[in-house]
Amino acid sequence: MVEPKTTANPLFLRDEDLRQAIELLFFAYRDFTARADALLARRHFGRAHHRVIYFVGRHPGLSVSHLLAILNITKQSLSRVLSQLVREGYIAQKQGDSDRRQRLLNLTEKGVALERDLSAEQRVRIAAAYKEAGGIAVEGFRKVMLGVMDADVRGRFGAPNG
Amino acid sequence: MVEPKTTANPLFLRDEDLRQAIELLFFAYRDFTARADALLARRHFGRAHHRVIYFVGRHPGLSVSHLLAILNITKQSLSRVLSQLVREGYIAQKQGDSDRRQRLLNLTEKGVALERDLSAEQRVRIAAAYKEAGGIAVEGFRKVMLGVMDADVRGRFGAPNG
DNA sequence: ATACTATGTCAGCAGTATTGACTTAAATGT
DNA sequence: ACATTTAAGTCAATACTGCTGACATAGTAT
Repeated sequence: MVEPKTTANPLFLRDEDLRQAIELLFFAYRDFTARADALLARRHFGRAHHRVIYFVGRHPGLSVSHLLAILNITKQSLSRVLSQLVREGYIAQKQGDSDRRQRLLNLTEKGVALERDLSAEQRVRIAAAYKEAGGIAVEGFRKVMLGVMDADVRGRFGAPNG
Repeated sequence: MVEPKTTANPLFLRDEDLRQAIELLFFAYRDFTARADALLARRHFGRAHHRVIYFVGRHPGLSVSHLLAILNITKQSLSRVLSQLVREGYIAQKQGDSDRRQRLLNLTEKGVALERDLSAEQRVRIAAAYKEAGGIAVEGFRKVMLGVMDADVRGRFGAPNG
C-alpha cells in the first residue's frame, strides 16, 4: 500500500476518502438544486432568484446590505435579480424606521407562495435523508458541514463547536 | 420511540431543522468552492473547467459521453470548456481502441498540476472538517449526503466495497 | 446501403457574476 | 455647517455557464 505523501494527512484519511467527500458535495448539491432550478426556469428565473427569495423569507425585514453580505455577491449582481422580484411583485420594499436609507425587504403573498413551491421538494428531500440516516448521522452531518464552511459563517448556526 | 403528531413531519423535524439543512448545504458548498474559483479566475477559467479537470483526473481514459453523463450537461456546454482545456494543453485526447469514434480523455502533466492546485485547499478543508468532527460524524455525513443526492447516483459511492 | 452512435461545431439566447464609474439620499463626524 | 461615509441604485462592459436547434463527420452495427 503506497499512500501518496501529498500534503499532511493528520488523520487516516486516504486520498480516496478526500475525493469521495468532494464528490459527495458535488452530487448532493447538484441534485439538491436541480428540481428548484427547473421550476425557476419555467418562470424565467434562475438560482439567484431562489436565493434571494429564500433569505428574504428567512429574515423578514432584511436590509439590502445584509442580504449582500449573506450572498457574498456584488450589489450590481443582486440588483438585476432583486429589481425583477420587486417589479414582479414577489418582494416588497419599505423604508427603514431608524435609518431611512434602508430598503427593508419582505416577501409578498406571491413571494411566500413561490418560496414554498421552490423549497417544498428540497424539504421533502432533506426530511427523507434525515429520516433514513437517523439522528446520530444528522448530528455528524451538521458537524462536518460546519467544518467545511468558513469559520466566520458558523456563528449563523447554533454551533456548539468552535 | 415517540411519534410526534406533526402531520407532514414523520420525524422530529421542525421547519427550523429543514431550513438549517438547506443553509448548511448552501454555505458549505459556497465556501468549499470559493478558493478554487478564485484560482481558476486567474487562469481565465471557471468552475466548469475545474469539474472537467477533476473528473478526467479521477477517471483516466474517460470518454466524452461518460463525462457528459457524470456532469449532466449538454455536449455543447461541455464542448467550449473541453476544447479550451485540450487546446491549452491540460487534457489530451486519444482515439479509443475498441471504438475509434471515442476520444478518451487524460490529464497531461500540466493538467495534473492544475488539478492538484485546485483541489489542494479543498482537501485540506475536508481533512480538517473530518478530523474535528470525528469518525462517527463522518459516517453520518456520508449517509445524509447519499440520501440527499438522486438515488441513481448513489451507486457511484460505497455500496459495493468502496 | 442504411441507420444509429460518438463527437464536434456554429449560432443564438438567457442567467449569473464581475469591475468600474457615477448618482441620490440620508446618516454621521468634526 | 460642512465634509465624509454609508445604503442603495444605475449604466456599461466583460466573462463564464448552460440551454436549444441545426448540422457535420466518422465509425459501428444490421
